[in-house]
Amino acid sequence: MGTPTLSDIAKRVGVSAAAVSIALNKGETNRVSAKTRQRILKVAEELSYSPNELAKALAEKRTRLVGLVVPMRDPIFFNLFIAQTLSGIQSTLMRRGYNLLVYSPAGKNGVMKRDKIYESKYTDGIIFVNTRSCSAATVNETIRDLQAAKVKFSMINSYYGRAPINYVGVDDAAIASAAADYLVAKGHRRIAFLSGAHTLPAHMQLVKGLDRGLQKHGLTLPQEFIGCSEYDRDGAFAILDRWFSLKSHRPTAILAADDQLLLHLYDYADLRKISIPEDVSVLARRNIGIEDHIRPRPTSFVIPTFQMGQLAAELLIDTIETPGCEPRRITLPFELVEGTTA
Amino acid sequence: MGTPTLSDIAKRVGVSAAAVSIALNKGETNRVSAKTRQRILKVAEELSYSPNELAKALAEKRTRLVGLVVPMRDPIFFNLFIAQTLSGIQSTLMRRGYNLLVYSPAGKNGVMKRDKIYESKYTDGIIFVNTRSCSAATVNETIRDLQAAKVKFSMINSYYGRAPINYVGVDDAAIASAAADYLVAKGHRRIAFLSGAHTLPAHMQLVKGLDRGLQKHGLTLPQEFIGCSEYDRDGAFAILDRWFSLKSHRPTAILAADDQLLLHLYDYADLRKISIPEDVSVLARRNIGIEDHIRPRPTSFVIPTFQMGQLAAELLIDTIETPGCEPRRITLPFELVEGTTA
DNA sequence: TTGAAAGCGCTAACAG
DNA sequence: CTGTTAGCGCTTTCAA
Repeated sequence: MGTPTLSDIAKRVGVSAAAVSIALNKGETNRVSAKTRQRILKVAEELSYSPNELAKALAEKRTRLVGLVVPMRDPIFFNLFIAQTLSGIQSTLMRRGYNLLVYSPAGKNGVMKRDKIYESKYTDGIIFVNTRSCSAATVNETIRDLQAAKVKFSMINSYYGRAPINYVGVDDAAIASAAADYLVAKGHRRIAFLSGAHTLPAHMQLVKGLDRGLQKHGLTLPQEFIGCSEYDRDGAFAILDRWFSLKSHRPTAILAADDQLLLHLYDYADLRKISIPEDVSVLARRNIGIEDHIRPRPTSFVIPTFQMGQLAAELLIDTIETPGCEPRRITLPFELVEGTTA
Repeated sequence: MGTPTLSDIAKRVGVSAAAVSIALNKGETNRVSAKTRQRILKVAEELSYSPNELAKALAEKRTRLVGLVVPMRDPIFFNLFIAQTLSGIQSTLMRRGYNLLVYSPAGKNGVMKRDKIYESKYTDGIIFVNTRSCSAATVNETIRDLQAAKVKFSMINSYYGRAPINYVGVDDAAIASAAADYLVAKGHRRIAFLSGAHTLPAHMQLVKGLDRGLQKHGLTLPQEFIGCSEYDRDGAFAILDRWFSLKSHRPTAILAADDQLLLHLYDYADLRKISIPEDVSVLARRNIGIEDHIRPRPTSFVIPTFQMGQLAAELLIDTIETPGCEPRRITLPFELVEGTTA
């Protein structure tokens, strides 16, 4: 015989499985006579019974599992941004008694067949983390799919649409605008933007915000000062070479769209013997790195990724547990962390 | 009505649910007449049916889920070592069609009630990652619990016992011994060991290996040259202060037991204006950091954490899928990566 | 060959 | 108040 079940206990005691279930789960409620209860508990102990959570979940229609979908080609845990978000999610799940089911992107060519994921009923809901492989179009598609599948979900990052969904993000336009204010106040007039890919919602917001911020001060963001590296190191170097070849017309300050771009920029400066901030000022939009051992310490607008994960999980679980709960949208504030680069 | 089920389709078509199940899952086998099959497929499509994985798992007694247990107080994803291990696990799971269930440590005071986890039948097996909160005693206890609960599992790190289990790790004694060889060859005679906690299996192996390695060259590892910081920055600084106060008797080389200790050592050197390797040589046992932007580049024995995760998952899935599969133990080789610190 | 009945282990809704 | 019957949605057996 395999692991003991409720009815194994029931037989031994001479009652029905249901009675055992009640005695074991419903605590001290007087649903089962005290003596029956005692005998059940005793036998359960003897057999070292432990419930089959799967059967439980099927009967209760509730798994206490939250699914995680992160569209990425590479293993997701390498990415510090995601790691921090996951930590936040995890901390909330822990507190509220849920576990995390990390869906592996299935299918060939790195693109996953997400429909199955949404619809497979292992989880009570899904947290969807948009990454740099998500364009505005795919984000909308994702939302449509999730809603069509009637899956409860909350989304992190990169959604600037108007659909009423659970969402946690930052206002990238505001970040870039603040960056413009900051740099202009420091006397910069030629400011460039080193970014990843022009299809990214974050990129578009940042450009918008930076442009508006500069205009406020009577400046402009010329097209040639927007550089998209496609997250390729050589791509970033090519852009920087172009900018620095402008001699006296080169940018005096660069805004880096994220951590990776910042590192590429540092590498470039290292290679070309460019000093920061003597030769060029650098301002970064980045997330909190626990082990911030990069030098020079970057002046940055920091995105609270840990908190984003926490809140996304809270929103989702509220939706799961509270019947008529309305979806909520949270825009988190960013923080200026002064370093030595601007 | 909620999401469509097998019997919804069955009713519409006028057959039994079982027939639908067969038609949908068993492909072209001639279990269902071709025309019935066509009608079933058509209706399933219309209702945009998708199977309830939970019910499926209950019936099949198999979830294609692998559980992950990492005993840690802090959120696990912050830790680069764990992140890399997870990435490795994830890559194997992806390839073999499994998903990852990350168990949140439950219970108060950070210590979790693991029995429930092992026995809850959500997963087909468990990967247990030992961390620096695991002593030799708790590791043994873990193994005992897992075996008692008849849970299939594989373990990563820190097990130096003899029980036949799925295990992936490195030979820490060999690493320390190689470190001794390396440093002695460079002319060092006073070598100190900066470690975390003396209860850790890894610590004990490293001390053993270092000691033997030094003895081979007619040297010794004096007790006062073994420093345990308890992973506390101040603790590490105190140890280093003590060593450096020895003046001409101070160590000329330090072996750091892991990444964090290395960083504390770097911070200390920074603070006290000590140059590496001019004033003291440094050798580290560490894992592959994807973003290795720390300077100076450390001379290190590198542990292949990604691969450890991959292999642990392979072992587990083999055990799950192959009935009489014997447990296997894998000791991975480490690699010397030359930096500028020794 | 094709279909329906009998569970997987549990809990929510019932009847005594 | 106490304890049982009737499913949750699926698959594997077994009878036709």
